[in-house]
Amino acid sequence: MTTARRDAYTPETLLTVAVRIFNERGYDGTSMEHLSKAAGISKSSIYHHVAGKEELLRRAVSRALDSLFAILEENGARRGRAIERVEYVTRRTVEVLVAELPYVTLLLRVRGNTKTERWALERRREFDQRVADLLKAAAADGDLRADVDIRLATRLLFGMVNSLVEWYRPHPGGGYDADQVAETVVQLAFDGLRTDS
Amino acid sequence: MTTARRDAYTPETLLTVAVRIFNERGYDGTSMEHLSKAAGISKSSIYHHVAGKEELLRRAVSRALDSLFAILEENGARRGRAIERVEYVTRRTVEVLVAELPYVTLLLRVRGNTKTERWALERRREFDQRVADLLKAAAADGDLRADVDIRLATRLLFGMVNSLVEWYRPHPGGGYDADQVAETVVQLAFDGLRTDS
DNA sequence: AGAGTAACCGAACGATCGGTCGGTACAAGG
DNA sequence: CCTTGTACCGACCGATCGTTCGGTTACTCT
Repeated sequence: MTTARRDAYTPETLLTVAVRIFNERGYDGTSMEHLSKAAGISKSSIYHHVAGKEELLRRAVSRALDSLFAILEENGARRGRAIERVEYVTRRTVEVLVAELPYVTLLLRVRGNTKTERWALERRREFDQRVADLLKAAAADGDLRADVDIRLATRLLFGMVNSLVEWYRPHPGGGYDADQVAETVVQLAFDGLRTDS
Repeated sequence: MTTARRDAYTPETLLTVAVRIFNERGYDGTSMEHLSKAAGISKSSIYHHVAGKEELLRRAVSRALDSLFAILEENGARRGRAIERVEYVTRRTVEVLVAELPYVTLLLRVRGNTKTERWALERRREFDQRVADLLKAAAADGDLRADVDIRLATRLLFGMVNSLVEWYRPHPGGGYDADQVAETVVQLAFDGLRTDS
C-alpha cells in the first residue's frame, strides 16, 4: 500500500485541464496530444489516470448534469406557487451555470456522435422536460400571460439562460457576478425590457 | 466548350449536403468520407467541385453572415426611433435564422480552430456590436427600463434569439412558423412573461 | 537495503484523417 | 467519326488519430 507520487495528477485535476481544452477547441477538435501538452505530461501518461478521451467527457458532463438535477430537489423548487418555483429554478440554474461554467458549457455543446454524448443529450432533455412541466403549471395557475405559446416561451427562456455559456466569464475586474445575471434574467423574462411595462 | 454532365453536382448542391452533415456531427467530427457517403459520390470527386473541407465551411458561414448583415441595411433598421429599430432587427434576425437555419447554425458553432473559423468569429462580433449600439441608443432615449444593465440585456436578448438554432425545426405539421416565433421573442423580451405586466 | 508500486515516458500500433494522382466513362462540338 | 473536357472513380499519400506496451524513475513501507 505505497502511495508514491511525484507530481500527483488525479483524474480530477486532469479533468480540469481537459475540460478547458475541450471548450477551447471543441471535443472532436481536441487530440490527446493537445491534452498532454496542456497538462504537461506525456500522452501515454494520461491513460494511467483515466481510461481514455471519452471517460473525460463522461466525467465532465456527469458533473454538470448532477448539479442541474440537484436544483430540482431543493426546497424552493418543490414548494410554493408554480410561478415562484419557476423563478427559483431559473435563478438557481443561472447560478449553477456560472459556478460550473466549463462543465455545463461542454454539456451544452455535445452533438451525439458517441454513446456517452447520446446519454448526455437524453438526460438534458429530461431536465428540460421537468422545467417545462413547471412552466405549464404556472400557466394553468393563470400566472403567465395567455397570448404566448407556453412551450415556445419555455424554449426561449432556456435558450436565454443557456446562452450564458457562450459569453459569461467570471469577473476578473468589471464583469457581472452570478446574482446580478440571475436577477437580470428573471427581470427580462418575467417583466420584459420595456419601460412602461 | 463542352458541358458534359452526368449527375451534375455543383458546389451549391454539395454545400447543402455538407452543411446538413456538419450540423449533425459537428464540423470537426465530420470526415470527407462522411460527406462522400451522404452525397453519394466518392471522396475524391468532392475535390472536383470544391477545394476542400474548409472551403465548404467558408461558403456556409459566408452565406449566413451576408444574410445577417443585410438586415442592418434594410429601411426598418435605419429609420425611426431606436427602440423600434431594435424591435425590427430582432424580428428580422429571427426570420433570417429560420430561413437560413442550417447555415446560421453552423456559424454559431464555430470554435476558432482554423483561419476561416476565426474570420467568422470576427464578423459575428462585428454584427453583435452593431446591434448592441442600437440597444444603447434605445436606452439613451429612455425607452428601456433603467434598472437592468444594457450590455447584459443585449447579451441575453441575443442568446435567446440565437438559441433558436438549437431547437427550432421547420414545421412539418404542428411546429411554429417564423412570424409566430419572432412575435413571441419580441413580446417576451420587451414585455415579459408575467400576466399583470 | 530491498521490495513494491504509483507516476511517468518513448516508441509504436492499426485506423482514419484531409487531400492527391492517374485514369476512365461519357456527352457535346466539330 | 474523333477530339475535347467534365464528372467521376479507386488507390494511395504522409500525417495524425486514440490507444497500447514495455519499460524507467522516484517514492513509501518494512
